[in-house]
Amino acid sequence: MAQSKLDPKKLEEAASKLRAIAHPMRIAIIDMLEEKEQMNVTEIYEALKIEQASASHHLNILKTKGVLDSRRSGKKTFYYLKGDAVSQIAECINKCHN
Amino acid sequence: MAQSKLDPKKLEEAASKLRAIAHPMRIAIIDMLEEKEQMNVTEIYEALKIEQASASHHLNILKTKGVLDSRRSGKKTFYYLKGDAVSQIAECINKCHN
DNA sequence: CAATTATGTATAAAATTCTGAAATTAAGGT
DNA sequence: ACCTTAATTTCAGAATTTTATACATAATTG
Repeated sequence: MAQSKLDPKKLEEAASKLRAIAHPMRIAIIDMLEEKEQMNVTEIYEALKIEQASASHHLNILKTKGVLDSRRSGKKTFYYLKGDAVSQIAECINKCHN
Repeated sequence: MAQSKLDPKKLEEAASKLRAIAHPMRIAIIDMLEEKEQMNVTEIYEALKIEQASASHHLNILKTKGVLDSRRSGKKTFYYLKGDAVSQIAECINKCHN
């Protein structure tokens, strides 16, 4: 028999990734980081008027999914877009969405 | 300000599509249809040993998401893969999954 | 210790899945 | 035409899982 074109594991990962990004707050975070290059957690949660813990959660999700990366500088942690992850996702969406 | 690369609506649709496909039973259905060209509902639920209504439900989801299409012939409804939807999704996954 | 960030937990809200019953559609026999 | 049967769809519900949010607490750095 022919093996499937669809690897369940990869599929699950990709779905999980898109699902994670498809959230208003997380899109807002990504949008800000397209303009400001990098921001620390305080800047982010103040700009979005959300709880600090909430921002930290969202950031962690985006980092786990490979969209963001972080760098610590003293007490602050700066988050920034990782490579061309966003562009790749944009391409992915265009491929998927007929 | 620069507009976002990520259209929330499209993103949601793509996520929803991948999420829909990323289900063991639905992957199994797609895999069967890669080999058998077309199958009716009875063939499918018997092959997968699931309830008939459950199969119908999964088939409807896949059809709604644009992966399958159906054609009625007498009492039976045959389902088949729609165009190159599966190939496109496979590409999409490769783009997304770093 | 103060500032910043991360993590844990609990509760609520939303989405999925499965099942069984009822409704729809089509074909065949009388 | 009528009745029956087969195939499929659709609906309603309950059970499970996932996700979001808020609050509290922990950890790290200076």
